[in-house]
Amino acid sequence: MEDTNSLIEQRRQNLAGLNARGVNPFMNAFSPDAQCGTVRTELARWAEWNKSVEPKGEPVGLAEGTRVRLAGRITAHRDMGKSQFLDLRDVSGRIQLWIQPKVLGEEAAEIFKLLDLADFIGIEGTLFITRMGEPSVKVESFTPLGKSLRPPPGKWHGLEDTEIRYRQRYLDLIANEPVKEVFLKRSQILKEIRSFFHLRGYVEVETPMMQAIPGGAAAQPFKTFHNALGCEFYMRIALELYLKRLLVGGVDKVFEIGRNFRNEGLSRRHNPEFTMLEAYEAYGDYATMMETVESLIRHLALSVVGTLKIEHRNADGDIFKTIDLSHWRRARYKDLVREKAGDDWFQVSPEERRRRAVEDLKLSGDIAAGYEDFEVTAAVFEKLVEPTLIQPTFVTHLPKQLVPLAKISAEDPTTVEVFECCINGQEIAPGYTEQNDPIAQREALEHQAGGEQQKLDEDFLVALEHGMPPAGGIGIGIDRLCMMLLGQESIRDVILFPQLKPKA
RNA sequence: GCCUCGGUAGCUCAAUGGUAGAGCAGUUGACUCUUAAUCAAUUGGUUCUAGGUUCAAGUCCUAGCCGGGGCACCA
Repeated sequence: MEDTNSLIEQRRQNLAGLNARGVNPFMNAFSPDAQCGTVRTELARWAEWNKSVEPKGEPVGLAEGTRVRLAGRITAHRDMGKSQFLDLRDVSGRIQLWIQPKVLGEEAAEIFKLLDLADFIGIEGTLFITRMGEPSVKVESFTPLGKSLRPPPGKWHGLEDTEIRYRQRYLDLIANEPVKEVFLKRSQILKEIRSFFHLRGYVEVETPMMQAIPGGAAAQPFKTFHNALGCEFYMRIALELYLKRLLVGGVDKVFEIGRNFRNEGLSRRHNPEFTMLEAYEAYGDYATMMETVESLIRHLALSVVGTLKIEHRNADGDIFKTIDLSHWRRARYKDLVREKAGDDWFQVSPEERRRRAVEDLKLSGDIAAGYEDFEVTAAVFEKLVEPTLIQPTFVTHLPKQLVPLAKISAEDPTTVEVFECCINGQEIAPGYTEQNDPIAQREALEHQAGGEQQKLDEDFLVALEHGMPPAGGIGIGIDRLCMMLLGQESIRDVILFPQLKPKA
């Protein structure tokens, strides 16, 4: 970027002015002893205590007169001439600074004039409450810490240009407080997921992202090349096959949180790289994992969002959707399809089903000529059922053709022991009773590979032949989970740096 | 890949085909408690790019670039 304008030029001149006075505006370090937002809250608590009627009891918070050292970015400047007010902001929030250039001395006053909005400074001073009741710091000294050479986005309207928000997320984080909240909460979600599984005795592992054969899902992979080994690798599309090797190896409860890469279209719900959680529990089955998913998501909602009723708001701030995580429905695939497609859906002929799907249900664009009967029903489920599953629903008893790698249900051999946990109209988490029969697994993988032998992960099949315990497994798309929990409608709003086309 | 909407000052937005403008920010000045500070003055533009139509294009046409939404792809 070589764009220059007068705003940048002015800042460069202020930088030159600081240098000319022997001031280094890019310090190596500074040691604050408190955080802006925390100090503001604690001082306000003390003020509340101080004005309460007798008996007051023990003082709380931070008292007026307390000395603090703070560091942050200048986000507002209110110039009263002999009295100046700044807002200083760090990750915890903001606090007002009161600066009297005259009190600082002539030299410091000159340096103060060379500060710009968005500069980082460190200050030392004492706490006090203004006449207007604003918790503030009376600044005794300040140090420039990091100069900003470009103007920040507007403080009032924030930053709304989606392209800049995504390409220069740091500006989005500076200008839009709610955006920062979302990403701080995403961090908490990840932390709580880890502690949830650790408490249940799971082991967290990291498995290869570069794989010779990308297995565990059916998606287009990215390809790369390793120079020293002289061979191609694929970026992983799923975590599954390595985690199952670890079940073979005796790690009975194992999970991984990591990035998957899929070379497919982008949308509000798809980013080429996305974060997946997979967890496997030996001697468990899909029912075990349903309990795990429900407990995990309840825990995340309560610990991070503070409620089981998740509100999604539109641009005007009105609630347009509330997801109630206190009730989890369990429903059979066929029953859900019947609700939308008619009670006799599975009694009529395949030809009649196809006719109804195309003509009555208006799915002509979603049903290709070569679709088999189960795919026609699958289209009904995908287009008409799944988007309506806003409230948490475990869909069970899926037809076996739909999920070829899962274990057949003992109670109904036309179905498999699989669930799809749908919330917010999306599949959030599939769960399986995992296949541990190496012969059945080989047949299924060979069928899936469609005769292309090089797509068969022989190493994985050998691992299964050494014996894998029965196990339940789940995968949870973390980005979509965050969308649901944090009330975001686009995956780009829960991924810090979503994939965009490079600017030419 | 297809359909559709959009791109104007640092930010948020205006501008019947007829001199590109406002608010905020910035700059200068005033003010010893302001907080979207206030008041006065003021700077700032390759209207995404390249062509075209026209006496005249931010505006109309063509192509392209980037972004949003939708579709397709996607266990």
